[in-house]
Amino acid sequence: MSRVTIAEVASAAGVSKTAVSFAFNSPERLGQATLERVLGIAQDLGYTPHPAARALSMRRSGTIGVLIPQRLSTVFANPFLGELIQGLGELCEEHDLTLLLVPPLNGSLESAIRQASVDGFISLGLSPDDSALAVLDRIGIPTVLIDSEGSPAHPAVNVDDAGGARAAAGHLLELGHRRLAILVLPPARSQVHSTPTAVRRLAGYRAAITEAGVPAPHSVIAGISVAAGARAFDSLPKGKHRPTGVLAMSDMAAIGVVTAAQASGLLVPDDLSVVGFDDVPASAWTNPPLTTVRQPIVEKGRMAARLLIQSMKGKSVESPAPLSTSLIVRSSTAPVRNLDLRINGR
Amino acid sequence: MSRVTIAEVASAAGVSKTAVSFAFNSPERLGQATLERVLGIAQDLGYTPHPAARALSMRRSGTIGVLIPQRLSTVFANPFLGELIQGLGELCEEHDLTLLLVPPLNGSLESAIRQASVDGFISLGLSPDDSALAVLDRIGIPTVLIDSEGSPAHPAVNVDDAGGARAAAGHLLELGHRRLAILVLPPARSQVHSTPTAVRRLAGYRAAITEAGVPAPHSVIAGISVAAGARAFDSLPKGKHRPTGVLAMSDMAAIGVVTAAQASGLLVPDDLSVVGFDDVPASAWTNPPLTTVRQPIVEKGRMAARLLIQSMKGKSVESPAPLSTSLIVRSSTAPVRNLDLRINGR
DNA sequence: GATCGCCTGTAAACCGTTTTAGTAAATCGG
DNA sequence: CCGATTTACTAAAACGGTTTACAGGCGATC
Repeated sequence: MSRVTIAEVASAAGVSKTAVSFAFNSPERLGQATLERVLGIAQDLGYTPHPAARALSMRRSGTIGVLIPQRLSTVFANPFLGELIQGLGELCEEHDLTLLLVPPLNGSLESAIRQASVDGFISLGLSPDDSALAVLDRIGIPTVLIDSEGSPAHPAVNVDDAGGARAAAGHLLELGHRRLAILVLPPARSQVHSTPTAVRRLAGYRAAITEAGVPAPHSVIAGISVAAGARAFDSLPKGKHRPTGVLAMSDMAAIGVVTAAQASGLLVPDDLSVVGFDDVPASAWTNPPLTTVRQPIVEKGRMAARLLIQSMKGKSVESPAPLSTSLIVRSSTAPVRNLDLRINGR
Repeated sequence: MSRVTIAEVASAAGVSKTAVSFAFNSPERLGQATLERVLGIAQDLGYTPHPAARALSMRRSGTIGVLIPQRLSTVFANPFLGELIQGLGELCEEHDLTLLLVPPLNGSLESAIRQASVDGFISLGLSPDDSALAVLDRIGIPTVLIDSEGSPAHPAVNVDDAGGARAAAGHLLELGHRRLAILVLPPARSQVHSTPTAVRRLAGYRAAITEAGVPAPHSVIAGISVAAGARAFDSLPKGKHRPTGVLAMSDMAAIGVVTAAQASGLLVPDDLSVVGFDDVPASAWTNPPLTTVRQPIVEKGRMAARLLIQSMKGKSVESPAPLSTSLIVRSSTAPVRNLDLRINGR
């Protein structure tokens, strides 16, 4: 019942364990005849090296870990992670690596890190003072950060969040919107801080708005799910003071706002303009198609994986320049209506 | 630079390796004083047990593998997998397990299986004669199949694909459609066979159609991506013989058909009815919202994980009854237009 | 004919844990 | 006060591979 070991193969073939190991890993070190015999017997017995034993002995497991700061069921509700994995996956498959998803185990990301047998980590959205980072350092395992703050110790892959956010806010302002709402991301793990990404996007929104000399926007906290976006819409002021434009921090939240607004009888974009963030594929098919800030998610994944693999080879790598973002104008935004302009006192 | 081992902690604390191991795994076997001293020193030194060594010794790795029959970049283009992982993730987090994604490595799923250090496998869409299954048996590792054919050896979690497909086809037929097209899934890995799921869905479509005494549908092969759906639409007959209803095998393909049709000037559902399969969340927001066959993807993941965990505990488990599917009628389907009815000769 | 090097193959050490079997001292019941 | 438990801890054997260091045989070289 238990699995067949290298020793059994060796004795069945009348050779040493070393010979069997060579047969698989350095065939050229064995004579033609023995090589074939050993391989044949291994095949017959159904021998397969034990992965953990191999990992222990070779000091490499052939897998890289993806550190996920939240529960899988919440994080995969956003297509973002799926896109990212596409990018990571390309490089992994190229280098014969598998991908381990590491979410917090009974609330603790640190303990999950310790349990994971990986050659390197890619961590998502960790704030630079997260204690999980300290654990990573101490173990001394190569790590690449995504959507975080680069440090001399760890390279980080980022996009121009602030620039994208500025462009989004600027777009609404150009369309004449003056009463804006921002959907702020809730703090992620460490109950104190928001993720670096959220901070940068918020800063971009705020900068564009204050530079334009427009009243401070209404902020409401919303998660990254459609349902959270819908709830956020419901908590927005109604009536004559209602916002005419909404800046979301994810496409999912934006879609939630759109559907909730439509359900309440508003027309998008005629009565309400909404702009998302990320440009996940789905945002092109929604009704109406979503105006959003595009970030190259798949490329982000590729780049992070590439950096990590470099780092695992012992090369030292630095944080690359932030990838550029761009505003994709579709149909969820429109010039503010005259009625609103008049109410606004212009 | 290299990581600190249990032996170093032991000698620093003036105890044996066993004592250190006990401190972490069976604290009650140590005296109060030594326990605290050992723990303190371990903390200071930043000691963390080596996961591979632990896995080797304990014969359990604390991770379950998800066997993915295609490249990550193609498989994650469909939200299906993300949904499934939400379900798997719930159970995994509950039982302190991590999730290893195992795609084919340089084309071979078998070699990927051998490399993976896991306590159990969940395999997606494998046909029952796939050679990967033989490898799994030989290793003797608990395995649960999803979207496959159950066998005495391995429990399988399935949904009522045929019933769902029948309902979808029946819906179009009731609406008066007579010229139908089916988007057939391409064979997955083994170049010969289609996946069991595809076979069952196709059978359901065909059965409903032939029972209705309607001309055989036009079949065209299409992958599960939006782009593949769009290409499939382009290859459909045009003009007076064009189909008025399309049955897709995934929501993504259906969305591709819809967008391509709209781009070519057709109205959906007025000129063309389209029905999808899966009911991924996005299909509720598309323009128009998609009529589709709902399958409980998250629940499927939960159930598979639950079964696998049972099986890993040594209990024997059987294939549960297929989960039920249901037709969700939204706005991508409508009665066939009079014009078409007349052309059709009724 | 001795020396050298290459070709095959082996024994033993090593990777870093857990676990089994056991020991010495302390505690206990009678 | 003595034998039997209990308590607190340890040495050594797994776990299942890879790798290092070495050995014997054999042909080529000088």
